[in-house]
Amino acid sequence: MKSQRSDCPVSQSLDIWGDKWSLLIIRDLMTAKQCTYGDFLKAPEGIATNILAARLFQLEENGLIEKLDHPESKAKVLYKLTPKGIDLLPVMVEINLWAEKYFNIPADRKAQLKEVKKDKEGFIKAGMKELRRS
Amino acid sequence: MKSQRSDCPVSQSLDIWGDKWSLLIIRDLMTAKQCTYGDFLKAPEGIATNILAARLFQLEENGLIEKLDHPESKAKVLYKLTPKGIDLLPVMVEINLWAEKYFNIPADRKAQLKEVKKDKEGFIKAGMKELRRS
DNA sequence: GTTTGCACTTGCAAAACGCAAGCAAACCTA
DNA sequence: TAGGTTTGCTTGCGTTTTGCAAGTGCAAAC
Repeated sequence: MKSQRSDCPVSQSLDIWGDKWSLLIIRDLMTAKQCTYGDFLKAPEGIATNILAARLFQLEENGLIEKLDHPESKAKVLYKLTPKGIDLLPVMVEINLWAEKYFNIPADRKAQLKEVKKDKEGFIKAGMKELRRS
Repeated sequence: MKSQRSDCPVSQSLDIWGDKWSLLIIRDLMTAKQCTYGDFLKAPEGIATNILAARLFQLEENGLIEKLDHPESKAKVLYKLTPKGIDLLPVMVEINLWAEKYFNIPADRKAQLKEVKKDKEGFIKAGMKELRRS
């Protein structure tokens, strides 16, 4: 176990996913429900394959994601969020809302967030339910 | 300006504060309203002084914090959150709530979060108002 | 006017990152 | 069933970032 810097909740959280890539992996899993290794590599940010492997391992180690057999092929792997990872949805939503206020973001994302703002609680509840179902 | 990796809101956010230290600086400023350079160094996580200087510069550059003259001494500096930084409060609250569910956190923080959960909206609204006032 | 405090800067070793290439197991194709 | 392709990684290696310790310059205190 990586040494934790303090018992502060924020600090402990950052110890796990406080880097430039982990939350992007979580994001991909929240939008796609499940991803293969190759899916993550296809993300527009262009994560390096060794970094991806390291992050996936770390996220699994910390119980945010889990690895499953692909139903169609032994060569493929499926990654998906655990309940602990799914519970990051509210954090992810707030990040999106903050970013929307201060950055230029794609029109489709903007439209989506407009919906979110109409009923944040409802969106999150429905989103988490959907993620748990998959 | 640091190159942005994509136009995804999450990615753009992480480009700015996606590291192990930035949100801890924001946290300190949210709880203390204003901090000197030395205050940040005193935080339990023990940030190195060169890293602190780099992060403060980066956060100021990106408009999350601002530097002010200390009213009592020219040798001191005061850092505080800008509106853009204050707007991260909802993100910070959700991180705390997530962490509370999955980590062991200090009793006083736990008690505080119990209050937050009673009226999250209200807490955030009041907190932001307070931060803007200072 | 010398010491102390404060906000940094500098030097350097260690760790993390990022790119490119390699690799084994599964799979597909003829 | 042989040979190429896809998939999920691992390895090497140069570059960047981090972290520790020491140093610097200015302001205030004594």
